Amino acid sequence: MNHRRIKLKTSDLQMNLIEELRWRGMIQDIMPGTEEQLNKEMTTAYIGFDPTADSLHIGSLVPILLLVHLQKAGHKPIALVGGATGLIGDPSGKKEERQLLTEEEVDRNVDCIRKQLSRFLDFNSEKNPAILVNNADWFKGISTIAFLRDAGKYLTVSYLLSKGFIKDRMTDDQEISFTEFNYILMQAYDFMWLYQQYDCKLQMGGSDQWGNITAGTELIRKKLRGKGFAFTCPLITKADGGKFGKTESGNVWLDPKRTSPYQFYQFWLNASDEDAEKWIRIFTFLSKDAIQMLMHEHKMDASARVLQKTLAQEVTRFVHGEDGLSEAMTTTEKLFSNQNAPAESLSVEDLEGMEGIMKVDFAKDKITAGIEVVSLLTETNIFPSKGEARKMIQGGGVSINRKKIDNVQMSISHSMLLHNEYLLVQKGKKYFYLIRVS
RNA sequence: GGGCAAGUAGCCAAGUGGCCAACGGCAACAGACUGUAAAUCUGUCCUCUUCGGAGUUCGGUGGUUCGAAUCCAUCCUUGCCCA
Repeated sequence: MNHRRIKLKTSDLQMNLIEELRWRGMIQDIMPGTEEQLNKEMTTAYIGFDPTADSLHIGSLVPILLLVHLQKAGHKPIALVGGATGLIGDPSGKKEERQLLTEEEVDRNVDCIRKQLSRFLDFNSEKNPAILVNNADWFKGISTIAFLRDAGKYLTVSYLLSKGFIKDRMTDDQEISFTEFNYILMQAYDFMWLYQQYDCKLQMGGSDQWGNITAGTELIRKKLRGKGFAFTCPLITKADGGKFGKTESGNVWLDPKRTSPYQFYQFWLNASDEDAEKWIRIFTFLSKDAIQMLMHEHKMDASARVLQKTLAQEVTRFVHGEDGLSEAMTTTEKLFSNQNAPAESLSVEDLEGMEGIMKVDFAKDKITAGIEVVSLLTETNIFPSKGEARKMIQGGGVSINRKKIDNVQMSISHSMLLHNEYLLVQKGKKYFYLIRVS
């Protein structure tokens, strides 16, 4: 007991990482000895990111945050981009065999993801600078024979078969190709390689990675007689059981070209109370005290939505920076505060300054000639067909210039244009479009 | 190889010659209520539409019939049982 207490004390100086992550609800599985290792010395740790798309989405935010927490706690983070493993495809958690990506696609994705990742970590720290690696760099140079001898020899088939996700894929109605079956070996090899090159002793990841990660520690143990450590964080869920990170318009991406800072901000702002309480601990760096205060404040007056607002601000700032955040908040302010104010009160600057909402151009003569709402909404691609536009209008789901459209046959005239140039279309409560007529 | 059962919209699941674009549930979207929340209630939910309709669906292909998701043949797929 005494022994332990002394250790805790030293760790307090460097902010015991595991305890920190525990109260934030970011630890699912942890290998025995991991906490002790982190308290003992500056430890190098890595997380892998799959180049399955040319941008990370908010699902990847959690692993990124793990690396940032790690670095803040004085350890050394390695972000690995899977340029090699991306060509194979991780079967974990996947119900079906994946479509292979081409080399060009993977290369492109790797580039994009490297750029994104590099924004979140500190590469210039004197003590513990982050490192960014691509496993294609070492896999390129390995022959099949070397790989089979170095990695394959140490892990038995029955060991691999016992992995949950492989078992799942070997049931009656599914199958797994030899290619995907090998993925786990590659990831294990990554860990071993980093262990040797960078003295990287710890691998982290989402809980779906546990099997892949422990295969790595197993390989390190068997081949190098070394000791690797691991912990994973739970997969993020929504209280209502829906998929995290999805909106009506699809995935929420970190790339501002795919998901504008405004849309990003809105995603977090719309979190339910229950989710916001969980997420604010996971996705922000606010201290325990600060969060408890916010929770208290939220209980006093839930309608102020302090939790959601803080969450949205913190995460948007983290991902899109101060500029992205103020852009998002400005647009939000214009669209949502003062809902009762007539749209006419919005200035040209207000309208033009709404960064992040969908903007469409439309020909002026068509308006001058008079056009039905339904046609306008279809031709601007706000709705895919007249039928849908009509249905939504009939259901009371469309407003133009903040006035609900109640007549399907209504036609748009020149006099409706704000500043002779704009129409502000609202689909549902939360989706805005700015039509610029010229 | 032999026997039995089943394949219906994003998913689950009714329907067993016309009343079927197909009951119901989930998911999704919208409205009301709220707090740009949750819960609840209401509407929409194959596609297009001048809202009158029009077109394409019920594993695939052929057939019977005035008419088929529904009957027949055949093929494919899946599950269960026997070998």
